[in-house]
Amino acid sequence: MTADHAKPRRQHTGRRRNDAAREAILDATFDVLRDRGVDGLTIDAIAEAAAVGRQTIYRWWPSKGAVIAEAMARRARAIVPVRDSGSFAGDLKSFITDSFAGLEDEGMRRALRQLAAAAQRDEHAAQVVRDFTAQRRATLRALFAQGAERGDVSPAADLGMLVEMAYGVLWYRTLISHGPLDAGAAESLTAHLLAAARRQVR
Amino acid sequence: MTADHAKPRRQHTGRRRNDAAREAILDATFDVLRDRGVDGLTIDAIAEAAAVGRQTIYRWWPSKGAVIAEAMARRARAIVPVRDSGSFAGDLKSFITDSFAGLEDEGMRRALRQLAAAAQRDEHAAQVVRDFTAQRRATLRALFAQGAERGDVSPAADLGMLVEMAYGVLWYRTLISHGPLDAGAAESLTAHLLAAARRQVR
Amino acid sequence: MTADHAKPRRQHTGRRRNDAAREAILDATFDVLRDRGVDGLTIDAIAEAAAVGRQTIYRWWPSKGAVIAEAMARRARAIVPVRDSGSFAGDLKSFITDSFAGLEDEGMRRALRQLAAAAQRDEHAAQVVRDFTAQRRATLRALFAQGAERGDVSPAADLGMLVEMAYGVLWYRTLISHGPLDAGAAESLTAHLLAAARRQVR
Amino acid sequence: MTADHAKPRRQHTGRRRNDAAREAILDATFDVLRDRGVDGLTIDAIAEAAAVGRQTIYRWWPSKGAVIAEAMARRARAIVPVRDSGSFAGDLKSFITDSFAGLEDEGMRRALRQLAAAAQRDEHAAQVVRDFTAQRRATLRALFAQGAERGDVSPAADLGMLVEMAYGVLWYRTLISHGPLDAGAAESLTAHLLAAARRQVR
DNA sequence: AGTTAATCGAGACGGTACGTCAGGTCTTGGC
DNA sequence: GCCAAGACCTGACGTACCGTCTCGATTAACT
Repeated sequence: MTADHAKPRRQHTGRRRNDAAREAILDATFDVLRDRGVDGLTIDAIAEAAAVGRQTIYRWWPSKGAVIAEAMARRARAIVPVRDSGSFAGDLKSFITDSFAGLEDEGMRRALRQLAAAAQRDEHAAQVVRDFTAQRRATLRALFAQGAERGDVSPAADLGMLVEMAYGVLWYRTLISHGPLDAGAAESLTAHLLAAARRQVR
Repeated sequence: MTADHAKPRRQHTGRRRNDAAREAILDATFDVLRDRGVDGLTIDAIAEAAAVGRQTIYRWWPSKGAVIAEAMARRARAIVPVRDSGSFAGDLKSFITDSFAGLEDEGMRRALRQLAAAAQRDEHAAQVVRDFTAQRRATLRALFAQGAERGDVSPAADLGMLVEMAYGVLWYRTLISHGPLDAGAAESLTAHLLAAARRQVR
Repeated sequence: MTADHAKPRRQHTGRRRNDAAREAILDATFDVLRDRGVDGLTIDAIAEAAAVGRQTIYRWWPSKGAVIAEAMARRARAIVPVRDSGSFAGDLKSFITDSFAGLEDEGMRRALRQLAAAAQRDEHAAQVVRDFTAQRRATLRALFAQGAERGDVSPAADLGMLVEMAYGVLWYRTLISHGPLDAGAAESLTAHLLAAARRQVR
Repeated sequence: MTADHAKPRRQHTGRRRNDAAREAILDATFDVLRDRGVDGLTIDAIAEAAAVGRQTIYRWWPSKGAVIAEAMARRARAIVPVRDSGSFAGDLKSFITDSFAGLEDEGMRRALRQLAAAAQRDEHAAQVVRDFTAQRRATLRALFAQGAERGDVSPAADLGMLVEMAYGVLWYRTLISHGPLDAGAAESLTAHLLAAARRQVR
């Protein structure tokens, strides 16, 4: 007698979608991604970690990349708000420092790398990455625009370029150079961005 | 009789390594990568496109990523030399414009994206990417150092950060935002970098 | 507006078992079995053809084989009565001819083959087959016993064996050799059975 | 260190088909069929029992039924030779007794039932069953023809029917009635067949 | 000149993951 | 309580690639 009856971990919801299963899948995806990397991220592994049938994953997501993307987007939600420190320099520094801080965990960086990799081959993941990063860029761009109103950013400055110089460093260090994203890096980047914004050369 | 015997496209080299086969593999890898993306890039596909046995690939490269990396490095060789225009601003602009120009072909960008994706999961590809980009950074850093000697770059400037701001934009636009890498973008980036380098704010 | 709302083909019976649903299931089972063979005979297919929920099938039958068996038994009911022609030879010939005639439809033969196949793997179907064939054997055996009383069957004859020689041919031709089960075959079999019954050798 | 290197159970044959693998698959199929029945006979189970990759099975057989059929045919080979006892009655009795004896093992009967079931749904298995049984029928028919020459079988007898009466009993008892196939049954069947063959009634 | 040795194209092999399909269980909401 | 509907977990299916192995051929280097 194996006394295996203590199994109903999750409530069945009958003919309606089980949202608990959905969340379990997304959580499991993130966990597997962080702990085992992308090679260990098989649909089977997700299904097993989420205690879910494989079909349940295929029923709701069109591809593995879509699951990864949604799992990641779920974690990145509500991070890096714009803070009002009274000065443009302060606001920018806070924003960049906070953005970097969100990646201080190696697991998070690893997951982000996998997401970027997935986006190169999976259209669904690519869409999520596109939307997510566009929204982040818009936020930072608004901050620069605010700086322009205050006179801290030259009217001749290319705000889009400034934004991509900032996020470029963040992603480049995450994906390519594996350079640090600590407070010092944030400070240095902020200083150079301020200089770049202030005076447009020629 | 099917007269199919007119097949020996490539000379057999006996017990010595057949360099023609090696090149066929690298060419085929790049072609498949560009034309079919990373999902179509199977060892079988490379072998078939190169008219080569699979074992011949495994004999000379430790992993698929290594093949991709070498195929890519082969194409990127000898691009973006440092030109001496007489002024730091001119040199920087040339460097960045040339760097961007190397990616004006969509096929090249696609291949680069696949390389970056491969580097996230394949140690051999990662190593090649690491080495290649480190070398590029060193080149650009030397250019900034030369600018510092001329007084165009502030002694307080963080040269490493400036370098990554430049390459960050290049990779960010390639991998994430898919923004343009044309002459206008190069000019804007150059201008902002010059400003960032010239005056270190606090 | 697709005007698809005109769907209630069948009356809902509320909390009492809906016998119309039961019959729809059995009919659908037989139809699917005959038309699409056993590979097309999925529970889903039956449910869809009967316009019934899957659960309704599982509520009333323990297995697919049980449904098949009941669907078949329903069709085979009240066939092949014993006729009294006045002579044993005439009675036997009628019985065999009628038995064969019940299988002149290819759909019926196909369904019977599927039933036999189901009985090899499903205990419920096996039970139905066992009961049904035992009843048929008993009927034929009674006919032989009657022949023994009349002196047309030797007292030394093995009635059980004679019965299985008859049904053996019927099933063997249905399942294995696909030989004809027409009037000529019935006549030949009858003649040989009469000879076999009349004189027990040694 | 797991010392797992003692693995090469079977010799690799390179680019040529490995006949040892083929035989291992057929053996494993028969074993699984006999031991676990048809529900346990999955391709995975065969592959695992044969220590073979699933693809190796799919490479050489078009369907599961084809594997079953070949595995069975392999076992049934060279059984039931025609023996020359000097008399037709003796030869027939030997043949039937030997045929029955080949099924005295319950595992063999079970496997045969599964083969018959497979033949109802799989064209490849059906073909093998058709060929195999046709060959057996031809052998027995030749025996009856020889009896006709000796005068033990009436010229008016329907040899084909006699053959199917014999094999009908064998298969009917195996598939349907599960009656005994022992020496007594063989003797009874032989006696009735002799009577049926000797005198054609009417 | 004959032998040895390494490469090559080819393709079978033991595996792993894929995405699909069917089975049998469960719950909802309507009747 | 019965019913249609459909989500759920499970597990087999057949396919695609992986990386390894062996073959027979070809040629270069060594005897």
